[in-house]
Amino acid sequence: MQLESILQQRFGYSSFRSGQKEVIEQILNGKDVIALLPTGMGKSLCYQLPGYVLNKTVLVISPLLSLMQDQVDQMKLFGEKRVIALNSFLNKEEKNRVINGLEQYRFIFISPEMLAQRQVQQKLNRIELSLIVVDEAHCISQWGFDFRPDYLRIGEMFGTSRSPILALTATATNKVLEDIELYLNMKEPFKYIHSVDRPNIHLSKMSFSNREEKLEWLFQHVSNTAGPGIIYTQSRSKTHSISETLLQNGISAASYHGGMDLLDRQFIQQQFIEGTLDWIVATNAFGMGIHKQDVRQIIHESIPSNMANYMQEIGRAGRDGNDAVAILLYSEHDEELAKFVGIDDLPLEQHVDIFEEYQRNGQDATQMLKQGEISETAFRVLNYWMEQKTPNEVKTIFQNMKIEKMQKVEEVMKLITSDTCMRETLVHYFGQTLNDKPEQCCINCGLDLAQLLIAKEEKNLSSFSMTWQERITNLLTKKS
DNA sequence: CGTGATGCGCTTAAGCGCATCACGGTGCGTTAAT
Repeated sequence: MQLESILQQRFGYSSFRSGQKEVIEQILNGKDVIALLPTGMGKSLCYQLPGYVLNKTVLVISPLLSLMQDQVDQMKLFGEKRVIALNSFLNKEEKNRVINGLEQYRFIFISPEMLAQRQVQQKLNRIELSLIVVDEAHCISQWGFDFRPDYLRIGEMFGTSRSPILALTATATNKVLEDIELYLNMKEPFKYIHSVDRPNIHLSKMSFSNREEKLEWLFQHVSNTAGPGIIYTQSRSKTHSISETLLQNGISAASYHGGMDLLDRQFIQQQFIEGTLDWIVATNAFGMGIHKQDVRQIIHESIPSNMANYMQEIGRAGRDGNDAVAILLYSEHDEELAKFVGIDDLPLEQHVDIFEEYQRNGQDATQMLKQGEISETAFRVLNYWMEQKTPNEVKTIFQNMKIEKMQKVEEVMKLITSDTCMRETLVHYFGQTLNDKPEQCCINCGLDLAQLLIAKEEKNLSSFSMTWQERITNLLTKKS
């Protein structure tokens, strides 16, 4: 077959992984495609290969600058020179130069915000695209409505006779799939839906009556069992306090959150990936685009704000296919903070009124921002919805968002309090059915955690002998 | 909405009881003030 020979020649693989060929064939037939593929199943091949077959520019819309940078570096490493990330890392001159010569690139990575700029759109409309890719497409639904509204504008950016769109994601509920289809203006897309279940991730949970007991258990647990692992917590300050306590107890740990310096974040991430750092204590900022194979534990010190986040976060464990555990910790009233944080930054009814007032007087509504009446995020979100709907409709939309966010926390609470199989609950939440349960399924199915976890000393010994072997190998290769 | 830190007033002047207050996630791009 022709596709196989391109796969062999260009990428050096002898066969496709499940889903890849179906997805690529549909793209080559000119169809829109939504592909739900687990991480590590070769999503990027699904657009790289068509890029070479169709021989025109591929546009990849990506949520994070660091993610774009990684992918560009990766492709350059494999010999592709005609690849660029069009984002704010470029200065004004560089940006203009790139935009003016846009057609010379085979792969262009871009953020939704940059894509929304008129200058960029005008240029893009004049060049021929073979394919439009939306990477991490669940962001449309996860971030579009109340955080990064430009995610909802992607569909508008391209005319009616546009190139096919490929939406890629690892976790999407039926509602998220609907949102993707709707906001990307897709026409009867082909859907490739892989199971979201990850049988080698074993699920557990524990409840405590107060925070101290919970933290005490956490510190005991991390002292006695081996990483590498990620501890997810609710606030930036908690990432620091927990990692400091771990450090004081001689455990290799560092904190990570969105308010930290970009270089610090990259440094910590790098150390974790290389294996010189055992534990990361993080907010939900940590994880997207982290390709670490051997994460053994995911511990939620605080309740995740919804099931989708929980699924994505535990999904960072066990990419190598070996056993990993996810432990969800809960102490009374934890859900209150999750609810508060979720709705805290949504625009209020009074903001809608003020915005309308400015508009009616023919004034620039951005004055709200300058006068500190509203946060930057809330203003951008408000601005989007005021373009789309009437003020009363906008008020209803925000009211419904609040209710929805609280309900989503309650759904996680059900996972915490219920006796039914955690894996089944999760898989059902994503609109799928669970065919096989692993032997060590979840705590409600009689999981033996101790058997799955490696004691800390054991791990240290093996890692010591590993580094010793590596040293010898290094010595030998240097001498020869 | 709940938590934890801080502060105040009271009083077998060192520590208790209670009130008050600050704080709380996710990222893009651009720009103003040093």
